[in-house]
Amino acid sequence: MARGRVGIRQVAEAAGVSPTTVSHALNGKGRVTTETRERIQRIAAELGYRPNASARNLVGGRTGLLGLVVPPTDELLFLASDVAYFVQITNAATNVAMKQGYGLVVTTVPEDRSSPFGQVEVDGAIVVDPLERDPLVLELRAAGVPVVTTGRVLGDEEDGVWVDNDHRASTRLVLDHLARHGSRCPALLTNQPSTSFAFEVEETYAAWCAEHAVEPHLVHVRAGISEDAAAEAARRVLDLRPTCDAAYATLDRLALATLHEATRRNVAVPEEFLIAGATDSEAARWSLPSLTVLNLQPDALGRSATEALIALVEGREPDPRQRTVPCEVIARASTRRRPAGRRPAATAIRVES
Amino acid sequence: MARGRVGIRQVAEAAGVSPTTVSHALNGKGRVTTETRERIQRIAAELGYRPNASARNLVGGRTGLLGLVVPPTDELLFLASDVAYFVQITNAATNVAMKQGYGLVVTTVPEDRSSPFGQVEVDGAIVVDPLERDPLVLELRAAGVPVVTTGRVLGDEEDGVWVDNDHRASTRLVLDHLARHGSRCPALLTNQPSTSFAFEVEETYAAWCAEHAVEPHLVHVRAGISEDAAAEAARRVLDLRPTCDAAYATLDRLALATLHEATRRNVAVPEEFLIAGATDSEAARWSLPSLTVLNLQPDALGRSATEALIALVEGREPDPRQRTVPCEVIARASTRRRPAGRRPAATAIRVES
DNA sequence: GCGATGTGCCAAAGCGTTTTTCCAACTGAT
DNA sequence: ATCAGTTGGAAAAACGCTTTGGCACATCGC
Repeated sequence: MARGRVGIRQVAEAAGVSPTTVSHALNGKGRVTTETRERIQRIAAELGYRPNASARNLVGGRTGLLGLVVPPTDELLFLASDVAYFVQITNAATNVAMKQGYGLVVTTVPEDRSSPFGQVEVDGAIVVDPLERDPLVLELRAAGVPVVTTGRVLGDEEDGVWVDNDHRASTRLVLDHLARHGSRCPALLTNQPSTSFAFEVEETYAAWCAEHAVEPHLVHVRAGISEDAAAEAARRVLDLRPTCDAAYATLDRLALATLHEATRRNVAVPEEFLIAGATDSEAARWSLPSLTVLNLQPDALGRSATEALIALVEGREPDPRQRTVPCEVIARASTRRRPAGRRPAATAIRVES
Repeated sequence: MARGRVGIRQVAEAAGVSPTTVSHALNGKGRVTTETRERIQRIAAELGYRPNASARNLVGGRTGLLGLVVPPTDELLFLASDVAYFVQITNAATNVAMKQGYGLVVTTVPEDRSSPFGQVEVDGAIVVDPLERDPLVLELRAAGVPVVTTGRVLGDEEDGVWVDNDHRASTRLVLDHLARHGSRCPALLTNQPSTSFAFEVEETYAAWCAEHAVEPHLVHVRAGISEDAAAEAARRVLDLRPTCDAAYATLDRLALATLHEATRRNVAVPEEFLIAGATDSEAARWSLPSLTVLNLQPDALGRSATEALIALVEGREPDPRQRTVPCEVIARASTRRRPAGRRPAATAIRVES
């Protein structure tokens, strides 16, 4: 500790009492007269006393820190800052944690899949979009760290605590929306089904196609949702024309890349091709045509997950242990088919980058 | 500590040595034979020993945590997740911190301007866009917490450590760019000059206008850069037509709002009005027309700031104590004036939201 | 063979809090 | 006046680790 740092000891000395009494006075714990209590508080404030967190944590056995682990995207960037979904979860979590007096440490899974928190020790962790039998989740649990996941851990026997969307229902929402707006055969553009989200979307897509007697067309973006990978996947999706007349992309960046590629190819959206994405973002709102998206409510996910984790950390039972956050389709121009014949002469605009 | 938790003591017992030796063996400190060292390491691993961070920090006097304080935007959201600038700084900082074994706790300044870190104690803090004589910065310094700022603290006597752009030069970059693309009288749309950034931009704008013998037109967005406030400011900017024929908006959200308002009014961008923003974002790339921006390199700012802070925390002298990060104008469609006569018949598109 | 120098390990003293236990001084009832 | 009960406060024991100082023993030079 830096020299001159004022601790509980210095306060005690200045107040002419014992450290015990100072501790009691400041924490409202023991039996101290209000008079002494206030005097001590005043002196502590005057001296600029700030309790040492480490010492407090040592005896308390807690650190006041929560961890949030987001999946890595590409190697360069810690997390694609543009993946608004993660950003919104993170923000919501930070917000809730702050309000409850916790600090939130955001990290990503290191390449070597070692413990993500380095030196720091967290009281609990939120794992975003865990993998199947996620080793990190298992490791944290084994270490006795309470874990909440956003999205479920596939193949997990335990009654884990999670928050998630009902991806089966919401996938149908999107596909039905596309069908209602004239799509006969929508393609699905998604990442490798390593998470419960991707898995359920694919499964539901297949089921929906079977029910509607259309052939499923699935495009997987290659791992590491970089901009290049997205562009490449977008090309493959548009190559499915004219068999497919729409695409549902499970990440707004994929949807935007598809939109971009359509523009490049002079494929009119929404006239000739419908595009829907997930989840909402500023870029989706500002693109032209603006992008229809499934809002996964990352804000609610982040908030609920953090609340559940804090309950867990404080020894309470989260209520409920599993929470499903509703989704909604935000219909925008990219699926809003106009009456035929009124198509704007927009070619000049569409061809410019 | 949970019962059964294996500590240094348990490892020592299992290895038949003293706790001291275990500590030395695991930290590579004292004099221990490689044979014993390895044996202890093996046993520690077998037992699943994980050092208690609080205890370690208590004696070490450090927590391994860095704080990052971003300005509050509106009350609801912890930080406008859409302000890509902050997100990118945060990401870069997280990344650097992680790599160096630190945890980064991101917070915002609480409304009551109390200490932002609640229970948790940080070894150092980065304050993003500090205010004039920022009380938070002063308070942190007074508490002996090393501080690095992104942007300078106006009215600060101390030789503080900061990273910043050269806003005087870069503002000229943008204004010259607008002039080169035909603007006679660009307006400036910015927030209240509470930060060094806003202050210098305004100052430079005034100087530039004087040099070019044009009347300056300044629009301030009201505090709390919400979407409503941005829209309202955008209306005021466009009301300046036809006197003004361009706008430089110092936040991409403001630029986008202006673009949106122009679209609503059927003002063609860039034909009738040029718009440039700062800083770059996915939304700026995807808008139509795509938005010319000044890239402030928030990534570099976040990275440099964190590196400097870590140096400070570890008792080294940051080199340099003040770092200026270069900017560049990314020219896109919103300022790219096409040859007259080839204006696309884009009205049908511009009127749709 | 004797001091000098290394070597491998350990005991003990903190680090700054909280918590438990205990004590002395009152208070009020008998 | 005595006893039980209460009250305000303090002493001391953790919490789990690092660090300092020192103790044996081995090695070496002369």
